[in-house]
Amino acid sequence: MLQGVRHIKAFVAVARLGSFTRAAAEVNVSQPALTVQIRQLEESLGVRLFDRNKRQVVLTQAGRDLLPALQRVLSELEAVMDAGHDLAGLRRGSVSVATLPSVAAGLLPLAIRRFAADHPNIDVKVSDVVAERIIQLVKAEEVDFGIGSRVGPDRDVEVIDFLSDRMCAFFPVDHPLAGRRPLLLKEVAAFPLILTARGTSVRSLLERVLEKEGLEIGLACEANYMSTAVGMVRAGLGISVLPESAVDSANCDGIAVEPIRTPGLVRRIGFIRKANRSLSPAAERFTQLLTEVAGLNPPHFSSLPPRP
Amino acid sequence: MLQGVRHIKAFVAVARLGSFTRAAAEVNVSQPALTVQIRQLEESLGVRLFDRNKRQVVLTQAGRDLLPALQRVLSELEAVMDAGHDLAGLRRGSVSVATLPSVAAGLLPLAIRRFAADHPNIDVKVSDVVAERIIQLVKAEEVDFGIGSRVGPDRDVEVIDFLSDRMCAFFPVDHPLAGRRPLLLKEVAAFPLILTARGTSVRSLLERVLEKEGLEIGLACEANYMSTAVGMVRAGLGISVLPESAVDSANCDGIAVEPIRTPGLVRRIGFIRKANRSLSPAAERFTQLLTEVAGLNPPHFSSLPPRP
DNA sequence: TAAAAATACTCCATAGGTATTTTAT
DNA sequence: ATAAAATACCTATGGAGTATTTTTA
Repeated sequence: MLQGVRHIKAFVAVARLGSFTRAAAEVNVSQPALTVQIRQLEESLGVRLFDRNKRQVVLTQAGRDLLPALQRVLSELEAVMDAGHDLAGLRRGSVSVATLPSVAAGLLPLAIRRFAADHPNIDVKVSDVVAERIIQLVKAEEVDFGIGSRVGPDRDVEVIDFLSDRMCAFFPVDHPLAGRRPLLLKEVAAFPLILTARGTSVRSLLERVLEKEGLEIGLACEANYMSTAVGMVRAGLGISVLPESAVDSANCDGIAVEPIRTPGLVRRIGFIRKANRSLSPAAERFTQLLTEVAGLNPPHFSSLPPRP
Repeated sequence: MLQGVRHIKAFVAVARLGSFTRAAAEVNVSQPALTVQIRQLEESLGVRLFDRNKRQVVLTQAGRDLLPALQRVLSELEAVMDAGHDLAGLRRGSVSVATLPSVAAGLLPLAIRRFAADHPNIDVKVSDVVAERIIQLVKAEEVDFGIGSRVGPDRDVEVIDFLSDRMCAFFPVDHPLAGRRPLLLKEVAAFPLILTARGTSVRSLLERVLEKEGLEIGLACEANYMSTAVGMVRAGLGISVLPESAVDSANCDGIAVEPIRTPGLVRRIGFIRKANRSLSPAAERFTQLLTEVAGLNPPHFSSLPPRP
């Protein structure tokens, strides 16, 4: 079968210009080369495409029959090439991210605004979901990548940390803890705590450190969402230990937020991507922007140097 | 831009089979060659199409985006190739002929029947028109070729004689001419004649010979169609001089038809094609069949050896 | 360790260019 | 005589193959 797109281009050019010489100039080959290309195309199709009578080149019936289809093939191919270049040049495509609600409320909008300004034709889809769901979505390739914290060692998934989210005590401004700095976990653990549900990354992190420190806590309440926990604090039900980024997604009026200095109380947040999968050019660019934004303007995060 | 259809085939094969090695076997190249083809395609598109992690090859997002379009390009190109081969192999196409009514009624149906049996998917369009109109249609390329007699020297048209149509006297069986053989023009011209209109090829031919022979005639009637003239003969209005093929298209009951032996009284009928234009494969084949039929089974024509 | 893709390198096919011939106007 | 396509011939590019290396499961 035919092996060259240039043959089709040559054909279309000759058909349009009615001349081998001019068509040759158009497709940037010599006239003899173009003569050969047309002959080869005719041979591979099995039909003569042009009647050449010096001084005029005219399509045969077969040529007229086949021209439109070949033109379409050519323009569709060009459309595909354009699509490829557009994807590469970030003029087309989409980015989908699954992210923790706190990031979705805090850092992400900044990155999206910048990204949208540079790449108006690429839209960004955000799924704000809990850490576990992020991993699921990444594994199922329903998102390009996730932003969250490592759940456990997982061979299907690759994590690149780029943010740290300090765990803080959230308490009413008139609480006895007010003004105590530096604040340590054992001081906070002395009060009944409002915590997120077991299985959330925040709760796991906290329990790990409590165990390491040999501390016991009293549980005042459990909530599924951080904003709920904050609401409980605001209502005076107790105090809570939550990541600093919670201030982005919850109403913290009348609440003091104080980092807990006990080592290990930092939630590491990173890009989560399916192992051995490349990101689309658009997603790649978006992650760059995210790290930039995290470095320049961390609302309630600290940026981490990228791991080597 | 991309120069090879094989690149697209390679891409589609790898996408389908999920393996360079197997795809290479499918498209009959070595694995390294296929690796190169994919790399070149990726370079010309500007995007990575596959993530290769030993033991599995997976489409990237861009690859998934572009695959359907490239598959379509490929299948359309294959459709064009098939169309070309079908045209060449006489499994597709059409033939349009403009022909004299006498040929349309006599020889042509035989050729069409044979042709249709061999090539059921090619239809034959017949325009039965007068000689002058045949030339018009051929010049305007509204038909593939014509069957008729040369009208005059014409640079745009090429004629290949393949039949001769003898001029005959048409007279009632009880007419004084009955039984006179060999019949000469001067004998016929002694009677008032029913002729076709001035400008028809038959009339021109006859007048040329009359002049050469120095004969005068008496005109009994003029008719536009040969069948009309025959009808007039049958009604006893006179006798007529018409080509032998007229018996195919007119009711000749009670009419004797006798060739006139005077030299020159032969209408040469040929293929009329636009100069410097090739015939479509189907039309080519049809003309072959016509000459064959003319040779084997000339109803009222004589076949001529093809001119060199 | 095995299996698959990537690399390195060589060679041949072929595409394209230059020069020339042919052909039709 | 001219202009355009076809032909002849040559060169160089690059495509494909073999052998090998790399990589990861």
